[in-house]
Amino acid sequence: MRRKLTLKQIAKEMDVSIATVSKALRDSSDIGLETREKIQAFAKLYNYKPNNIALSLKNRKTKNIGVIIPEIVHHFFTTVVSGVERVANKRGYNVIVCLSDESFDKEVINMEMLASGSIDGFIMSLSKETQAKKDFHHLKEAINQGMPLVLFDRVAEEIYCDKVVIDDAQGTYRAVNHLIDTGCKRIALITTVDYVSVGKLRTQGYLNAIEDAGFEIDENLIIKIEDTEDCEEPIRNLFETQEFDAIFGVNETFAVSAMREAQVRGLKIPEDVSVIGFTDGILSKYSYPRMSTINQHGVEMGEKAAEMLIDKLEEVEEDEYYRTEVVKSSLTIRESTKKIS
Amino acid sequence: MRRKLTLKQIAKEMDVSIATVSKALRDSSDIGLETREKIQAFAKLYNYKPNNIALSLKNRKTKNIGVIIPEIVHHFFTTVVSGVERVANKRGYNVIVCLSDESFDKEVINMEMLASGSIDGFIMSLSKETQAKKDFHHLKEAINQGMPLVLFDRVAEEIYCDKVVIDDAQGTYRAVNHLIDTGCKRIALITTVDYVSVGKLRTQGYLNAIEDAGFEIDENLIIKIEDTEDCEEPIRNLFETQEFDAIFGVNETFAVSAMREAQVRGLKIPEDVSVIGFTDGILSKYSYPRMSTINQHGVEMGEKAAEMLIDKLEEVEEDEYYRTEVVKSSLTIRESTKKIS
DNA sequence: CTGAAAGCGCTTACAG
DNA sequence: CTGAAAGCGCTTACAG
Repeated sequence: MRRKLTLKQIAKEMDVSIATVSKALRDSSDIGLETREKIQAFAKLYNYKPNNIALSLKNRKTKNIGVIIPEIVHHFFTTVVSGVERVANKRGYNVIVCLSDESFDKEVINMEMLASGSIDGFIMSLSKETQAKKDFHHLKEAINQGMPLVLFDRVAEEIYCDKVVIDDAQGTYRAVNHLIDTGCKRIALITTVDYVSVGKLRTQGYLNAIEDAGFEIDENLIIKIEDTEDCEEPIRNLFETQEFDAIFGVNETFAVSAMREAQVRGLKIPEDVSVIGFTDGILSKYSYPRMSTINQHGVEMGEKAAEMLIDKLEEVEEDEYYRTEVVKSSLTIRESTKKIS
Repeated sequence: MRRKLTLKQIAKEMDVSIATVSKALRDSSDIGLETREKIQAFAKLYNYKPNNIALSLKNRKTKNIGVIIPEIVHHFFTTVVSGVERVANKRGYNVIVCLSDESFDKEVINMEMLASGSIDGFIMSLSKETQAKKDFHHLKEAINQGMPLVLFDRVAEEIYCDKVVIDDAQGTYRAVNHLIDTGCKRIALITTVDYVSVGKLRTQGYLNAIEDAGFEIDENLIIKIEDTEDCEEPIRNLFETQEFDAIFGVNETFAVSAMREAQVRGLKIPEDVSVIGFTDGILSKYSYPRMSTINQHGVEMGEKAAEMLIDKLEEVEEDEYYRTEVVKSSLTIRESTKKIS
């Protein structure tokens, strides 16, 4: 087992000083051409790679960016991560992904861990628990320490930082309108509890669309689900007790579970019930029939978040100006909704 | 913007030496109790956190483990990552996730980047391109430098290191047997090209099961797909040209695409065709009907890989002994296969 | 043209 | 009981 090569060893080997080696490798004109070339050849031969840790300590920057997401086993978040990766790698940054597991405590711990030297800035989406508690001291702390932060999707107004969100309310509004345009009259909504920021906004979009169409809002057609894992029961109950001809799900799981329940009951999609979901996921693409969706553009959100963060990291003069970028959702009409007649 | 607090600042503030502060904070009995308490109180008050980078440089270990996976937008890999996270966090390690995007070059670059100081060891699954090329110099290089490596799922015999795999051949064997037990006679196989290690093994399991049952192997029932994204066409072709009563898919996409094609053709699942897939994914759980699968236990694989890696990192004397852990797959019978009569 | 020195933030063996 | 010194691997302003 050969230890990693260091400048010191090269210096000794070639009988020059460490400083000379360092400069030669950065091709500084300080050093005589001959020496430079000799040293570079040697380094190449033995495959010298500078130690990142030492560089980080010296430069006070790590070229790492930290991403904290609530769950990795969740298609939307992974698309965002892959967007972040793409631009980060292009711009010379590494990505460190940590999971909060929807837990406030894990979110705090991970942030502290990363903040103490491992990264130059954060990209994150709040855990459910954090949104419920509305305790953001850890975020403010990071910002105070001069650690740039970009929040995406599940954001909080109380935090002053760059943000990337999608047009949750508008996107939903358009989707519900599409249902109405295809002749649906009674549209059920399966949504989350209100403290989840995106759930609340999507609910709002639904309400606006229904009202603007001149329909009445029927509270019985709206169900709010606490735990995504336990959505089957309330959905079954909705089918049992209510009459409707369309369903809007604020996320993929809700929408696809609704499709299944309809099929179990022998209902035809979209003839008997139309279904549309807010998602960018894989379930909708592979479902049968293929589900119409409002596309969340996770990759694009990730790319945008990474651009914003790296811009901030690299800008010369800090401005205290924060932007909120709104990514526009788009309707993907597949087979679970009717054609416009 | 307050910069992060350092030992130096505390030392100055309290008019003692840096060494004293350092020891006091580690609660060394070297330092007088009174001084110790005063310093600790001060540090706590100003929320001092040691700089990880400096610690890493000093200790020559980072307490980070690097995970390189081919794709993050792939449910199996994310379950593995979440297993790794779980035990890593428990044992005081951070996880850095990088993506190879199924590309050899990106795999090499990411490894080099991580290997130069950012992490103490690797957990990875090979990219398709790497498996096709059979070029493993980057892995050997890492091992040579004394960087422990655990390979999972897509492994290579040529590399001497710890490995975590699933019983691909056996699991498939059992699944195919299950199909046979439920009365299926002509079982089609949708698999990958042979250089993907797991695809090859699963194909082998299929062949063994068919032969052991005394059936004849019909090459026309076996299709090998190069690119997962483009599986629809060959699958359609299979349905058009061949007769069969069951399908085995070596991954979720293949299996679920087969289910869809069957449904489009008005075939009943499982009455007309049974379908089973090798996967641990989310598509099968939410498909309609729910798909029977061979469970890959990704979380468990991740946990095991992390345990092996951290054990190796923390063992006092290095032994040059490598283990291969085989995680046992399990059949999850849902609705896409018939009952045993 | 080359190298000694200081420093990034920390720890620890050693001297006093 | 406290602190100066050396060192982890690197860079850079400065002296020669």
